[in-house]
Amino acid sequence: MAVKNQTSEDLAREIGKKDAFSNLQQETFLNLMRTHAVLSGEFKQKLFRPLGLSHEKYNVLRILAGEDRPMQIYEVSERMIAPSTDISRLIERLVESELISRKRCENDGRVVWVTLTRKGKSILRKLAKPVVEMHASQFSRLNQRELATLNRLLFKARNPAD
Amino acid sequence: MAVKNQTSEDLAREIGKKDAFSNLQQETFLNLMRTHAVLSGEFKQKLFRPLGLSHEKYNVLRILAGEDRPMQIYEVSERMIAPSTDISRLIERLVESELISRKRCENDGRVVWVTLTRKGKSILRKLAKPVVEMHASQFSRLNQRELATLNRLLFKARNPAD
DNA sequence: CACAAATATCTGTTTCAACATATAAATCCG
DNA sequence: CGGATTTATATGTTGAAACAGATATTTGTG
Repeated sequence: MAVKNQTSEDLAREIGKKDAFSNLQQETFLNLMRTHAVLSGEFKQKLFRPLGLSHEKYNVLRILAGEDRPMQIYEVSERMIAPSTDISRLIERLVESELISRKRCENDGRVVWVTLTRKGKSILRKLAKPVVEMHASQFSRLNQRELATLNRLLFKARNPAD
Repeated sequence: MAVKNQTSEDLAREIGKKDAFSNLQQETFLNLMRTHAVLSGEFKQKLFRPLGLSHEKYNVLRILAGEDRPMQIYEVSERMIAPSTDISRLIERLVESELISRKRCENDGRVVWVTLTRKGKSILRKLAKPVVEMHASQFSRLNQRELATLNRLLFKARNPAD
């Protein structure tokens, strides 16, 4: 900060501002971490765990349901909230619990197609309403306008380059 | 929703609104999860892992530094972003890497006091500036007003009862 | 066509998290 | 003061995450 002719008072004010700003940044960061923990924790405890699902497992099922077609493993991984470093074994566990099925591609031996099974679809149907209700409950204090703002600011925070 | 004398047009509009609202809630939720993953992931990769720290370990160190006094294990746990279910072993790992020290209380045999070691303080000092810079970089597109709004809305989302 | 590079998935290993449950000390209450 | 209760921490076990690196297949290049 190369500012000429700055009085020590200006400087002090400037430093104070910078501290306040950087404290606000830190506070917002911690707040984001905490809010994430609370909201995702509630989903995990109340909806997912009783069905033997993790957040990541649900995420995979939701992606497959959204596309409604067989997908390659890497496609699923790319769309996850946080791309899994352990996608193969995550898929393996879902196959074991019979929520998805796996089939090696005939034309390309590297590729594996995964598809929701009947059981997978069924568990998603069972979850659909509770999930919507949980969102409604968690965001009950935010009106449409506030939600839109929160959404926009979160997006902005996550895409500094834009 | 027991509304009398509602035309089918009203109803359709009402349902449409509800869907839009609940989609916005879902979108915001996913956005929150994703933003959390991106921001915390960057801290983990760039700052914590090179020093052999996890987010949770750093969290414990930060809490101890903030209080600047020996704390009981359960006190530390209570203040964590997400109270650890595995606090004993988390503490154990920090003791092993010599970042904190542990001392059983003489008056109350149940209690264990933990304190930052010189090494723990030193690692926090090393991290102080990079942490502030990381916040600044991550939130570079949000001005003070936007940060304050984000902060407020996150808090509101997390405290539905209030 | 052979061989390097790229792509897609899998595996080995270590560390960490989750959950239930256990231990151990202090406190409460009659 | 003695037994139930609460408080604070620890442990056993299982499952999942992290990271590195391996394998297998296809594609591109001369």
